[in-house]
Amino acid sequence: MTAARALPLSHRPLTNPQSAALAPVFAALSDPVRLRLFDLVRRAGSAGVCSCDLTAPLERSQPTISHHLKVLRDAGLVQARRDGTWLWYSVVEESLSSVQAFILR
Amino acid sequence: MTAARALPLSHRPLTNPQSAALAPVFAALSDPVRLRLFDLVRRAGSAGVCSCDLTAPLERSQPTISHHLKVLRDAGLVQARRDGTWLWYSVVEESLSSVQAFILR
DNA sequence: TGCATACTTTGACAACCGTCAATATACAAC
DNA sequence: GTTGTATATTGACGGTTGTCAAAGTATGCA
Repeated sequence: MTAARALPLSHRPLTNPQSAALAPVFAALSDPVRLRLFDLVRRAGSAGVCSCDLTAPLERSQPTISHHLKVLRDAGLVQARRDGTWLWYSVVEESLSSVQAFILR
Repeated sequence: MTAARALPLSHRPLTNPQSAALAPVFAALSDPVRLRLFDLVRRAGSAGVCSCDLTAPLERSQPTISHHLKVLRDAGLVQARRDGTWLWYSVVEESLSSVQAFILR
């Protein structure tokens, strides 16, 4: 007996362009520090979280956190809004929809 | 206005062990060839697909496909069953549940 | 035993990654 | 402008990754 699925398999195999677009999103989430980073940003909701509050809990240097935030930004998972010297990070809503679509594909 | 969510955020931040366990699954799916590979295996259903039928569509050498299949196996995403000289690959059902849980977290 | 087929392992290579110290940039207050 | 704080960029380091050719292992068959 096959396992139950919420949706039927899509008709066509994943194309080369589709996989090329999807892989960077998975890659952005393939590091433990970035996973926790993304989780912390998401928990902050629409208000966002100051980048300065992300360094201590992740036990990495400030440049390392900055680097990881850039990876998440480049993948379209988070966005930054400047407020004076501070940068407030928040998740890009629906940014995980491509991952969700792949799971349910 | 915040975006609608199917579920509320979980109470506690992602822990270090949790992220360490989840990251390899994302890493296994972070390569375009492996994404298409996983997709092809999944489409084969419970019957599985012979590894020999996966080399041509992905335009990679046979050792490279073997390598990628091992990465997917090590991540617990697919499994192999031997039948004579052939190996039949099929997806491990529920293997994406940790990814799904993270998305809905 | 020998041969053929299916797959894995090894070794090599360039490219990429996570990390930090040092340095640079941006902004605010004075 | 100067000084201070917040964040980004650069450069370097060891470690990992995707790839293939070559060689090795496993199974089936004559």
